Amino acid sequence: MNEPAPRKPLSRLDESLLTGLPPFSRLERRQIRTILDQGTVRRYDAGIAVFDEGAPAQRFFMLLDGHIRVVRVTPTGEQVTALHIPSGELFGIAPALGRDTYPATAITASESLALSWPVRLWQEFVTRYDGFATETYKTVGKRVGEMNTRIVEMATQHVEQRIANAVLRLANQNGRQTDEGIEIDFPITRQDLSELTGTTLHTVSRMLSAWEKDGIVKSRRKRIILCDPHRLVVISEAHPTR
Amino acid sequence: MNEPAPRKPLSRLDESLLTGLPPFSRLERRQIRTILDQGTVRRYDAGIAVFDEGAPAQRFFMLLDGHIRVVRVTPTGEQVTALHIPSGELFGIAPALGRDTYPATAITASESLALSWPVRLWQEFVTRYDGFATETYKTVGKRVGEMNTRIVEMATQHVEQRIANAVLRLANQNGRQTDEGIEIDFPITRQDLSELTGTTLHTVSRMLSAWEKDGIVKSRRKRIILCDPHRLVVISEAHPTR
DNA sequence: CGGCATATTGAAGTTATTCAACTCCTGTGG
DNA sequence: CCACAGGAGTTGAATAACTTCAATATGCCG
Repeated sequence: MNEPAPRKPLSRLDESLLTGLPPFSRLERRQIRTILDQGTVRRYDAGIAVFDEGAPAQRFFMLLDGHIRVVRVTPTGEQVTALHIPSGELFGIAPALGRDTYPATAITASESLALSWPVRLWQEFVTRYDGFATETYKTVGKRVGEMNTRIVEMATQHVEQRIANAVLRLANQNGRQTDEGIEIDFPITRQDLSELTGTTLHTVSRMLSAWEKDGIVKSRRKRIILCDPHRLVVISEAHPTR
Repeated sequence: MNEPAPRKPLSRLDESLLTGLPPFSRLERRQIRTILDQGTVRRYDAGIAVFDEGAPAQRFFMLLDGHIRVVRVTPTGEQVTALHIPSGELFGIAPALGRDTYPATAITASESLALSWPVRLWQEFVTRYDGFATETYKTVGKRVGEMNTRIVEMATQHVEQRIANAVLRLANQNGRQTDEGIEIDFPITRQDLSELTGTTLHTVSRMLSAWEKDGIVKSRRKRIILCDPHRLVVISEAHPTR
């Protein structure tokens, strides 16, 4: 290594970027170097579509920093959020699902940084790099599990419980401890939460107001702080009728 | 071939059983023979759990005949159907998702016949048999798509539309043309439909009654016949508020 | 400081659930 | 072959959970 920097326009990425991440954790420094050199890094503003549902899957991605919402849009234009992706995970991995188009739209929830490779390298990564296939299928499995959970929630729980669950999950995945409580560390609107729980922004707003009155959360515009997670858990489990 | 039948207690399976099925379609007769000989066939009565959520994934399955409901049970005991699996597909493929327990329970919706193999053969199948990996990941991809669709439906559509969609999907996957219309060719109760759509058997019953009054469907106990699929499609698309 | 996205909240309206009572099949065993 | 038990389905009435409508308030960024 240490060739006098080639065509790459961006400053060369450090190998440590990928070293700790599951799909690459079993690889040697030299292999990671190769992988990095084959990919492209790009920064995205908040609220930008990284790729669109139905578009030909030309690249697959690793989210280095930021947050992604995986969204589907209905024929009538409403959005439904299927998943949230935290940094350090692969996304847009259509090839792992035997697809040649993206099954959903990926939108940045905050300013983000992602590394991507052309799909033709997928097969190579899978065969050449030990653990890559295993780990990516674990990711797929985890997401299938999450989707399953959401289906069950939507089918059996009341709106209040679904919102509680969504908030708890976001805080778990992306929480940051502050002196007031655990803050969800990316901007999230009432609208976003409603798209995540299959309800309206009005209902979400009412819930958050009620919770705030009870001292369970605090919320400013686009920010939610969890003061009393335990009581939220209680709410999320409470009396699931049916 | 034509060896004088070995240890197998069951009559030997014919290679043609698997020949046409995607995960095995690119294989030679001899390879299919080997695969068959490594597996076990079993018949299941209707309403039997083939495996349970959370149990160690010891085997993976190919459904040769019948129908499977993939179900999750909530802490309070309600069931939610996540997927329906028609014959000719793999199921219980936890290893493909990097899991060592089953993520959901598989229940036979009708009398069924399934072939199964111990999970330790999974890796072997993937590496040794051309197209097996590709095709199974396509299956996974298809199921992820279905789950996605269900999430969107549950989040945005009214109960009537969800039931209409569920009925249409079942009829498409498992319909049989009769002189009265398309019949869903396995027994399905109001309860089943409610678990599939996240509603109550009461509401489903009312819907089917109303539709029957309008000549859209006919239904006997555990049987549904679609007389006018087109009008059901119209219902399923109608005015999705929100 | 203006303008726009975000958020709040009451009141009215709907949809679907819950409760409850009852009917209709279908298979089983006397 | 008939009775009957239990699963499956139906349907009205009351109620609850959310949504919709509408009006107003509150940051926030340029």
